[in-house]
Amino acid sequence: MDGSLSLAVSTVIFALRPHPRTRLPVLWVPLVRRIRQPHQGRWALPGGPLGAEEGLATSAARTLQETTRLSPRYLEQLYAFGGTDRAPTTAERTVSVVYWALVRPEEADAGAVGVNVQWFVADELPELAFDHSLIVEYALWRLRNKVEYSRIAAAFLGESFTLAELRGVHEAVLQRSLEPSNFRRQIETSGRLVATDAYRTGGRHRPARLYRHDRSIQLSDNGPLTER
Amino acid sequence: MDGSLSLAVSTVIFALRPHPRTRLPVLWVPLVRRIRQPHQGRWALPGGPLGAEEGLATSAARTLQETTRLSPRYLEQLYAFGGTDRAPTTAERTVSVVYWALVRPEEADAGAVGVNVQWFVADELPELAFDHSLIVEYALWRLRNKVEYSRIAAAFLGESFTLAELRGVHEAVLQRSLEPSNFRRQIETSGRLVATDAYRTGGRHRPARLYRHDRSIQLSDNGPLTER
DNA sequence: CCAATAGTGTCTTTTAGACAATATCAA
DNA sequence: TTGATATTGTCTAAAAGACACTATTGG
Repeated sequence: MDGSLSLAVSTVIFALRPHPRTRLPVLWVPLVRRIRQPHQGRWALPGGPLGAEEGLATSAARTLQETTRLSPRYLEQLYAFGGTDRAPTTAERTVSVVYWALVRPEEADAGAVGVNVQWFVADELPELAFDHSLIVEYALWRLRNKVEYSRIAAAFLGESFTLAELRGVHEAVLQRSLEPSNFRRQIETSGRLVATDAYRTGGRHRPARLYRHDRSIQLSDNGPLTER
Repeated sequence: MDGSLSLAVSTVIFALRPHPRTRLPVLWVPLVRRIRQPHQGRWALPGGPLGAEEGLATSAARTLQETTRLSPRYLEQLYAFGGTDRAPTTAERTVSVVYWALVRPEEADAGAVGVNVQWFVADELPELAFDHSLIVEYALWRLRNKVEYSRIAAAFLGESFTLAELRGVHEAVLQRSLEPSNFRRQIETSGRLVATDAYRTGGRHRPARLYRHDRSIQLSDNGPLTER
């Protein structure tokens, strides 16, 4: 130990995609293969050292962009990890400020990313480098809590969407089915959605009304904090 | 700007004490007067650089001990602040990992602390150094949110307490009165309290049963995180 | 017409809030 | 006995969950 300390910013990036077997939508995360010691060959969260003139959230967004070619639809600080035992074999002490993000992976699909980047089903990860397994677990816990009382599910959808589509996001994140009529009532009484006069047609059934989110309401209430 | 980066750990320390005018219990925080530039003379959160061999929470607990001679009854990470504009006049860039803590100030009272430390009513602070006013505001928001759905209020009380005492803590934190019978029912159905067979006597009224918290339940559910 | 999903309405259970009524102590 | 707070109970309103029923489309 030489007492030197470095500060890194990493990001847990979530997207919804069909599960390879079940075809049902599930959460995925992109990971980066480590090409040097320690933990060479293992998968790790995308990230890197904080730029000298860069804010923490800016650094997370940059990493996200470099890793996935996407912009985050939602970005929030998760936690700062700074235990002295995070990388016991290395001389350098690293504190990591970790963010979590939601993206919409439509355009840029798995192929567009580099050879050392790969998307994984979030609930079926291999053992990751450092304490990154714990970090992803914690990010999943936060996401699943937060989707129940905030509007972050919107980050996975486009400008307008049907209630069934929104419900599908909730079901995929929470891993359980939700009663359509009760879900509708809950969303309606929350007052966070605005009905448009457009409909989604094409299915062999009654067309569904399209809704959009009330733009005057933040995706998430973080109190006095409004980073970026 | 020379690009160097330092990492500091600060702590927002909350205690309950009577308001100087109303005598009603309110939240107080200890602040430290800055004895050098920038912001010389202003009040700031206690804290300092992260020790080389020290975990983040350990550093926060040490600062708390040095500032108040107390041990935290509850300690949780608040947020990592790392904007590039936090101290524009200085050459050094500082990222602060901030914790918040609850203490019981019975023994060590205001007098015991150093000359450059002073306790303030949390809702009546002067303008603080750096972005510390925003930080305290955010910590207050977190505390007031969390007291409603967790057991952290227990950190302000002793081993056993009456429901009126517990309600008093909630009322002081939330700044509103709570209906005694409904508060009782809510606490009872939560199953987090255990009735003892002891009573608090001495008042000119019916003695109140003493309760204690179920030790098998954490003060706060932080999911997969169990720092320390 | 039928299959499928959208959307409405109803009933029950749970939870929160207001508040009346009774219990028990110290003075 | 009285004043004070503890404790129990009751009523109502709001929210959550289960589920029946009607509406509208494409085929």
